[in-house]
Amino acid sequence: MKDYEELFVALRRITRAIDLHSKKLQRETGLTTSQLLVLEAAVKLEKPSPGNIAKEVQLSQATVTNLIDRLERNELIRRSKSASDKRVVEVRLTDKAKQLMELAPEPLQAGFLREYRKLERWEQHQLVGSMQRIAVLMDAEDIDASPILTTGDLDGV
Amino acid sequence: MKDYEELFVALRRITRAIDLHSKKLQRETGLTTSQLLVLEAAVKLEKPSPGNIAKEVQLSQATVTNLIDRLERNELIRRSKSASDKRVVEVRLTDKAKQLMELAPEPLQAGFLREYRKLERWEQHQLVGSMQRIAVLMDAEDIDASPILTTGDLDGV
DNA sequence: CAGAAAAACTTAGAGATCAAAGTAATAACT
DNA sequence: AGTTATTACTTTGATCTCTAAGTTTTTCTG
Repeated sequence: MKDYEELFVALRRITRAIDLHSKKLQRETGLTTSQLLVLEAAVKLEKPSPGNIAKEVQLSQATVTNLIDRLERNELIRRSKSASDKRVVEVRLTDKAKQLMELAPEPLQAGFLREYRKLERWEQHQLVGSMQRIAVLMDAEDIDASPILTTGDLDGV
Repeated sequence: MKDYEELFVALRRITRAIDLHSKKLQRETGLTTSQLLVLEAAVKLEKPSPGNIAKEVQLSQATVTNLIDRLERNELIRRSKSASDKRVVEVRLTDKAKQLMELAPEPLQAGFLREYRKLERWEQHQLVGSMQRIAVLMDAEDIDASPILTTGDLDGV
């Protein structure tokens, strides 16, 4: 049993729970968690361009483009080129999107939120603190990392 | 600012870090984290069938089939039908896979592990405890959940 | 034993995600 | 002004993941 195994397993469970919730959200509202976050970011940001949204929601620009494509197909967002800088794309919510936002589906499980809110403040803080600590550790550079196999050894991928 | 926002953000960061590490692992060894887990499960389990592996690694059977497809294409795994029950598929690692496993790439970031191991025992326990607590809360039923919009309202998806 | 139900897998279809390569427009420098 | 570099975004191609709908084989039941 590796020393970090429990942690790893818990992380996988959480990741999966978030993913399953996203799919459920989609069945119920037509929006995935990521799409919802993009809409929220577009509302919140002064200049809601794909690039700024990507920074806000911490996803790659390519991913945000993809999400915006989908939202546009669904008529929740409209794209237009910025007048001042034609490289920049401006993103606007449609009325349909605004209506949808008012129903405010939560990006986390209702059951989870209910329980979480029952906790004492200090407990909530501890959970948040732990999560943030792990996030920081994970974001840290992989200084030691070095290739184990040259890709030629496997491949055909 | 929603009360759970910090938690949610930290979760997304962690999820993303894990995903990025998986992609890096793949560049360096040819295996993603999930593929590595499937191989480890196949070694560990008495009867390594897709179904048993799915239970072990906590993924849907369809996902495991997909992962096995890829591992098979890469000649890391071989499939065969069980003699006793022809519905069941048996999965065996090839020599190539065994070699690869000996190099034992870690499913978590080297940098993370290094730092994690520097922590005091009680700190590690606290982190694990927090994560497990969250995992449990998230797995809990979404009793209150009810459809917000009928899917007909959006769609074209 | 024949037909129905269940079990184990696979296939089909969809969305999320990324890196790397490509396109277009602006900025910078000579 | 003209060439080069940079920036903003999109495209391409690959994985992972799921649910729902098949297949095939086994088990159960009348």
